[in-house]
Amino acid sequence: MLRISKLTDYAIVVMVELGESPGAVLSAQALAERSHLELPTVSKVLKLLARHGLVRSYRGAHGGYRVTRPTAEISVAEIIGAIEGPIAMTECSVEVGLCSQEHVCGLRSNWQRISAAVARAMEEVSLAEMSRPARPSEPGLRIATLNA
Amino acid sequence: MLRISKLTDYAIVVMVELGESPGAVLSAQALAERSHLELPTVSKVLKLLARHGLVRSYRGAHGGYRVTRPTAEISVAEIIGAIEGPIAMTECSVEVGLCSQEHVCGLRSNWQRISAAVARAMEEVSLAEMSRPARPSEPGLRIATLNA
DNA sequence: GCCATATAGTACCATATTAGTCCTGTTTCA
DNA sequence: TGAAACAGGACTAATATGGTACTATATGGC
Repeated sequence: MLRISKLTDYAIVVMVELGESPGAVLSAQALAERSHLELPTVSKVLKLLARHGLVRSYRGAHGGYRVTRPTAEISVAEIIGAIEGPIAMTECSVEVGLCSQEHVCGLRSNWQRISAAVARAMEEVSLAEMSRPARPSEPGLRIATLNA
Repeated sequence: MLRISKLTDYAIVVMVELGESPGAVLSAQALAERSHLELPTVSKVLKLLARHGLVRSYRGAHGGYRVTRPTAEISVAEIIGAIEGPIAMTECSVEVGLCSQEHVCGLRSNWQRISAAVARAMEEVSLAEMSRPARPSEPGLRIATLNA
């Protein structure tokens, strides 16, 4: 568990696909075919990505989408953020007052710190890196913890 | 988003509470009161934790639960794992064959690497650390990424 | 100017997951 | 032997998610 949502998953796939042709304007239809996903789903994802400025949309005939930045400058965190909102492991990591137990719990500061660390990790993974398989030889991601 | 489930959240709270009295055997009822949670919920969580060996249960009158190890030796990852199963950001990070798009996707190796990194981070946060508020001065968690 | 194409926004429904509760059975202690 | 307490599983209700559809708006070509 600790899953990203399916929509987010699709968003990454679509962004990878878009990133393959940085200059071209691709329609939602074309992207759906290339991604092996349904058009309405791809469409929904693209709207969210456009609203957050990760892709630029072109309306009308011959319209479509293209990435606004080189894939090396787009992070996985941004894509997750566009679809799901802020990366936070618990309600209370987002902001104060969201959890009714806040005054008796005391875990908030730790959850905030953990969430921030995970967010930072996702920020350091670019779309360009996602586009090519991780080599087995490559050292894995390392996440420094509370004491680091 | 990227949330842990509420049940997992409760599990951490309950474990923190149990960890405060390492020797004592506390009933689900007592833990529910101390945690400000409902008994059935606390009960459910404790059963899962017991099944995974994180707490030892004692049945019968004066029964209850106690932690099986010092809190410094119990990781947040273990608790998440007990309630939610393996830490994985996507279906495909768990094992091959879970995602129908596997042969056309190519993102699997990267998701596995990212999931592993997040899991490792959670393994490095102990219940003892969760029990006391993170000091603001404390450097945050850092998660090294694909290139690190 | 008009029509075809394509995205924007929103609202909706169906389904899956999660949370929460309850019941029945078993164990232990007094 | 009875009360206290956990084990396991089944069930219900609430929520979240995924997926779809509809209307409006913009663009480009004939």
